Amino acid sequence: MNARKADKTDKAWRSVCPIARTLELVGDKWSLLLIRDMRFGKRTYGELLDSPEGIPTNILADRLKRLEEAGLAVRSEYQDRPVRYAYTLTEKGQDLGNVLLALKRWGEANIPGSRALRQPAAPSRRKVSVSGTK
Amino acid sequence: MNARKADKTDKAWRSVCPIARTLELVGDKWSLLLIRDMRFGKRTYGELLDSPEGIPTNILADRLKRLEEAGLAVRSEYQDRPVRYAYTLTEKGQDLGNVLLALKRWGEANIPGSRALRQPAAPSRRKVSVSGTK
DNA sequence: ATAATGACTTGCAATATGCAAGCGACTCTC
DNA sequence: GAGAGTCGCTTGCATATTGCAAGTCATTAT
Repeated sequence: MNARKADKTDKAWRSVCPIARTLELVGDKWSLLLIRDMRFGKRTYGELLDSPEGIPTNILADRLKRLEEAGLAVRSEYQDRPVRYAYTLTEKGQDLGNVLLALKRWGEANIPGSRALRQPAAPSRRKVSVSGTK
Repeated sequence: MNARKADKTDKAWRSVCPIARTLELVGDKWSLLLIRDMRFGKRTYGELLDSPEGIPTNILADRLKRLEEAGLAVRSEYQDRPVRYAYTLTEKGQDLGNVLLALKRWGEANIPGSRALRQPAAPSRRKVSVSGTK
């Protein structure tokens, strides 16, 4: 059963610290990786599923829901005939790019073997994204 | 009787992406908060236990162990008579300040109600500061 | 009609987290 | 020198979150 208590009245944050609050939103095992992928141009459920880290399908569905609820991403039908959906970052979501950048820099500097290939691309519309770093 | 069971020395990272690798290290629910606290000058087990988020004792012990193993923090006896330990960040750990800063800024800008409270009571006057909030 | 695809759900494991106690080494009273 | 207190943990379970495999549903393609 779905035990989510995402009720509006549920305001029991761990604290008022902006770091803690931000982590409550995206501080799980997958959210930031999804945001990374979206910044790289991945847009559909299938594309997002495809990353090398191998996110489970149920988690992907759940995270997308949460990101949407948090206003970090939006889901839209981008095609009608076979109905297909695209997830894209809102400005708020895009702004997490700074967090990603900091994480990436730290990793490159401190984790031997980790290797970034490219910088996250700006929201380019039609282009199949480069696989930056995955 | 299971084939393909990896042992503890298994180094199968999720991917080679520096973001993913960094998150494997500190991307859990507590690590970054501990690093935040250490940057604020908290040093002992008891002090770290005291943050408003309320980390459980077993998790704290475990995270400190992990941070040490990862080379982000060190444990040292800072007193002998009643033997007492202090945890402090290594340079590597300190460098995560940029990640914290990015998280903090995002939170302040995007999460109404989150609020940094004061400047770090840092043991040294350093340049990058993660201003306080807890 | 059958197969395929995209976007998910559902049902359980397997892990990770959370809570309350307890434990050992001291030390500090009395 | 017998408690009582403090610090730094550990241990034993609950509960929650994740992970894996499979199944569903609406369409579409063959």
